[in-house]
Amino acid sequence: MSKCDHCIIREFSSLKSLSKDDLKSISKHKDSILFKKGDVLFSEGNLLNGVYCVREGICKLSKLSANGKEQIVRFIKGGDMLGYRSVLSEEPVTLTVTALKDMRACYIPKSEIFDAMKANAKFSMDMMKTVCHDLKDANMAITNMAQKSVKERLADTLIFLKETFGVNNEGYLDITLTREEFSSVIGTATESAIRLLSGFKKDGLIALDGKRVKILNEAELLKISQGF
Amino acid sequence: MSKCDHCIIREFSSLKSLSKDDLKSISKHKDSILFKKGDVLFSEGNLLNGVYCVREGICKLSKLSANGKEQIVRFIKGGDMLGYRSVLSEEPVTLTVTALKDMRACYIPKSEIFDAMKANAKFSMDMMKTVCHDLKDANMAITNMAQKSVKERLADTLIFLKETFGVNNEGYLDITLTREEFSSVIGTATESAIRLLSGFKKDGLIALDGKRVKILNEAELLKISQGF
DNA sequence: TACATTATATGACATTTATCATATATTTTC
DNA sequence: GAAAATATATGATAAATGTCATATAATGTA
Repeated sequence: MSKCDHCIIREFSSLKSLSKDDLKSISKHKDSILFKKGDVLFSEGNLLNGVYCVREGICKLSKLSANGKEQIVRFIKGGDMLGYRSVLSEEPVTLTVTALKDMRACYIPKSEIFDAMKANAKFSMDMMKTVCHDLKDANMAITNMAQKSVKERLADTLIFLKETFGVNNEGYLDITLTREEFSSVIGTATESAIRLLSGFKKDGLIALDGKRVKILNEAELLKISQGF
Repeated sequence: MSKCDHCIIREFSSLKSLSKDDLKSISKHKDSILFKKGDVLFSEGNLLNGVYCVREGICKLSKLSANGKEQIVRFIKGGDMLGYRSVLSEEPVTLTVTALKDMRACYIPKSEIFDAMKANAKFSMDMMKTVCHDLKDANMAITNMAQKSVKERLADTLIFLKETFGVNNEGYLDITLTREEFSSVIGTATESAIRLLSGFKKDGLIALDGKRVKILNEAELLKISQGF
């Protein structure tokens, strides 16, 4: 019995296009791997021989800029695939992936991916769509980065984090970031991120408890993110 | 005799993986189309039924931000394909494409692309690599936008324009942009772009003649773009 | 526990960048 | 070719953001 058969994650990723037989073949080759918060799954320059299918957890994808500062480019959560850009284009990885929560992921060797793509046109197209979708998001990110102020980008990011990772039963964001990571997402100095978060708190838009953030007035944050 | 057979552009794009027969089939369906400088090839929201294979000319890909300002996301030149993201992901276009020079392009209906992808795994992989490459560039652009100053980004852009589009026999960049377009590439106010260009001129890094720009000291510009 | 280390917070100030005003140059249009 | 429209240029000033210094809080570690 194929292990992948029952993996709920399959529903969310390109893998959904694979037939039972395809999955059987893949599942022979993989086991779920655990990563602890802070672990680096792979880093810039590495050569990848497969992709990770993330079942649980959250990680950040970041780039080191020339001046040595980390730039967080995007986040990945359960249901997403990791490393496919490098595998598909057969180039070294250009991003560093670090777990922000404990993670469970399955490793799928690249031969399996290529075989599945050759055999299954639908899977191939789904992979293509995934890349295209990421490219669209990246173009949007360039525009936001270029045209929004730091404050607008922070408001934007807070809403994005809520929509993407949700909140716990107390209403706090399910993802926690250090102030430095916040600054790295929005592209600003750490002190600026701290100041702006404090400002949002003073204005009653968010509540802060250590690294935990609760959004109190999403409507107002949305307005801010749109430049009002 | 297939028209595509002899198109030199084929060597530079994903189309190079297509066989003579594939090309024959495609070339039946297309003719080279002319666009004049300033023409809009397609804009945000349009549904595309094919891609353009650019033979000659340069165009800009831009996005309108919430506040109505144009953001130039990238440039396209002879040998590049246009609109493939939209076609491959079967979603509306998210960028507006405007000719910066007179252009000649061939239109390839999407059915042709899909057929070729099904029939030719190599072509399919090449298309995939094209998207992956663009995604890598976009990630780099996000990092630059987030971490470099406006001055650094301008220096960066000037070098990029020289490398990508080359110079004419007088040494001026082969692409001319308005000051507003410069500001739209680097993400700043038009006045700031003007001031910085004037500054570079005063420092002997570039020469300006109307919209024409000549790079005089590329080494120094490179240093500036890297934060020195 | 106590110490060391790192993260957060905030003030003071410098620098960068945007905005507004205005002048001149260039291009377009008739 | 002249008038109108647009693009470029530059000064003055305001606003945003970064940097440095320092204090406190939180976290890790022997």
